[in-house]
Amino acid sequence: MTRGNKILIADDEPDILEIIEFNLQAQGYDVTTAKNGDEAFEKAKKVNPDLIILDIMMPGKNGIEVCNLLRMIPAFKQTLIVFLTALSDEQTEIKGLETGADDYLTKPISPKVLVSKINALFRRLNKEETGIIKIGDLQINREKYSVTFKDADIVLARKEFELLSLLASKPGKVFLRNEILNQIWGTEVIVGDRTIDVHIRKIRQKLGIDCITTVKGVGYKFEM
Amino acid sequence: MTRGNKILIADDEPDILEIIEFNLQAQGYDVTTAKNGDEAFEKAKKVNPDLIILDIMMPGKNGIEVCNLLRMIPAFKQTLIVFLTALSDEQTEIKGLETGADDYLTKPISPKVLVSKINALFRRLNKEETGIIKIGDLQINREKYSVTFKDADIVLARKEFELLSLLASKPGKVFLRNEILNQIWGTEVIVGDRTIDVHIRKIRQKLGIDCITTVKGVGYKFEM
DNA sequence: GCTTCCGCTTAACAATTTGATAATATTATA
DNA sequence: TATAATATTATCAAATTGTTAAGCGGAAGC
Repeated sequence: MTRGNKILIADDEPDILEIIEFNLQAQGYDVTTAKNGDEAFEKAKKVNPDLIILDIMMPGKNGIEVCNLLRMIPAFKQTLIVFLTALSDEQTEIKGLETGADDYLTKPISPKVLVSKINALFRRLNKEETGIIKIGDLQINREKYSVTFKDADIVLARKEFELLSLLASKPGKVFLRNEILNQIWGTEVIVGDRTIDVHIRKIRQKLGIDCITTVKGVGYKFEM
Repeated sequence: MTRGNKILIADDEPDILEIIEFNLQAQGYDVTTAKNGDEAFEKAKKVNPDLIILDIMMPGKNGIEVCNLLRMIPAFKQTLIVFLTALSDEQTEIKGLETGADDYLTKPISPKVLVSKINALFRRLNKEETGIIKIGDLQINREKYSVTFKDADIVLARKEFELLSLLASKPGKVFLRNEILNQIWGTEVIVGDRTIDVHIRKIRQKLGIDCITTVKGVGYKFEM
């Protein structure tokens, strides 16, 4: 399985760090490690991981402190944070969860269970672990930049592909025009309103099926 | 904080059932209990809970079986399911998570920790699910900009959708005309009084049921 | 260096939908 | 019943999107 999900692990015990790193890498995750709280905080800001595993007892800042600091930064409001600790201390556990962690793992924990829990967390977060979107007869491969419909290849230009890819990433969800502009063109570039329409039209034309619905005054959504 | 969320607990030990029920009710949750797997399955279908806590070792169907059965039903695809068990057996844990449970709690667990974890789960859920309003057979999905009534899609224009969405956000509450104007048109735009009526009419017409009540001289309220 | 092709954007116009209002009918309640 | 409030209906202007063709600029090929 190929996942592009980035995970940051922070623990002061090198052995544990290594074991976890190995197991998660084996699952296809992109793993970064940190040996203490401060390093964890810095690396988190740098690599912007999707999931952060924090040991609670660490030199420097402890896990809860790091979590608190991260949660103050808007970019980390949505990031999954999991605590890892040898303490079975009840109060600490509660404190951790109230702080805004998404889960809590107690050492000793077997690698298998850990990996299993991590997978489950990601499954909840985004069902898009694979980079391959499959909806009915439509298949979108983000890595290969390819789209197939009923075994026929469909050639889309870059912008078209990104647009379809975005819409199909959350079938049913209405993407506001602003959302689309920000996601695909970024906040700096400014393009006219008709630009989106024209790309939408081309996608509809090339796909041959009507799977993009217009929600007037709001945006577009993908639906089979 | 967390009011109105329905939780179903299934465990064959009456003591545990009672303790958990008491603690979750104290948090404001709406709790239903079941003494075995079969009862859990039936009650789940009946009350349609937001979270289901399943003991794994139960007479009748065990927790994993119940989970599998529920996941086959569309209505339970999104429901949070948590396993609860005395087993610290690693294989079972993994099996549970792969089955599609959202978390896994090991007995003995203190009520405080349990409540804490449940709260965290709901926090996570609410982060992802942006505003789905369910009232009886009516379902309003703000993300999808869709309205369904008894499995039938209802297409509403933007203003209509926002108006219905507003009224349905607090069933029973009477919204003053001024309140409605401020919420939907903003304080800057000024529209005539009949405008609201016309939109209300269109909603009533499209829904086919009379769920918007006029409170003469005051405003409108949503009621099933 | 020149030409051709291709993707992206835009302008211009057509088509469509929406929302607001006026005019009229109906209802609730003092 | 009188009267104010709301319901209904039709209509029109405005907002929004669809469509087409054309222009621009970079990349590939000659």
